[in-house]
Amino acid sequence: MALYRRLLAAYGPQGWWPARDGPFEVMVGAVLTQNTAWANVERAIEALRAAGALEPRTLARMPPARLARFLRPVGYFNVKARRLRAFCRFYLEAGGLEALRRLDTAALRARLLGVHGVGPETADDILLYAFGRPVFVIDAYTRRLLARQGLARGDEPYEALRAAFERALPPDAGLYGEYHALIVAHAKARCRVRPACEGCPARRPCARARSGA
DNA sequence: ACCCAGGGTCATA
DNA sequence: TATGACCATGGG
Repeated sequence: MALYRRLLAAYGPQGWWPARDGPFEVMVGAVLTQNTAWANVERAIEALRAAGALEPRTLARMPPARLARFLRPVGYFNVKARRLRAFCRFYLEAGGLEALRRLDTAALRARLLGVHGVGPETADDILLYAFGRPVFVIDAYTRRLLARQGLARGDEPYEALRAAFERALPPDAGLYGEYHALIVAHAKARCRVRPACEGCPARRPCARARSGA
């Protein structure tokens, strides 16, 4: 909680997840942002929106080659076209948003993990930001931050780290959502060293950190 | 010319 | 269970 307060003080509320059209758009973004800069995801989502295709029935029916054209800016477009199609088919077959909302968090998580292309992080993005469930998202930035802060090694299994956060924090989806967003904001921030670079956000410690300044 | 990005799947040992 | 190859565009 001390770490959370420091990040909040440094970067301010992040207001994640950025989406204009509700939960389904969050889910689409969660699949498309896999190992991909968010700015590129926005382009693809805007292209889909402009074409009136940001909707499960349309996406599920769209030929993969055509969907891949929309997804070009996100990279891995052939892979992600298949994943997005698989997700939309699951979404429709499951009965849509209202039906999914009725599932408890554990059951919903299991269903999401069963979809091709949805791994633990993507599933938890969806649970947290689309369904408002108190599930803590672990990503590469979280691992790096924990390692730099000396709070963990960073290479622990996904579930172990998720459990650790959820044990240490009250089950508050608003808190988890801000926390994860703040960790990402910190990772993207420039390293402004004051007085030392203990928690240097850069992927590789910056020059000041290496020289021990 | 690198390196990285709000990961996951699949084959191999 | 634990690596490694693979996917591919756009910005620094």
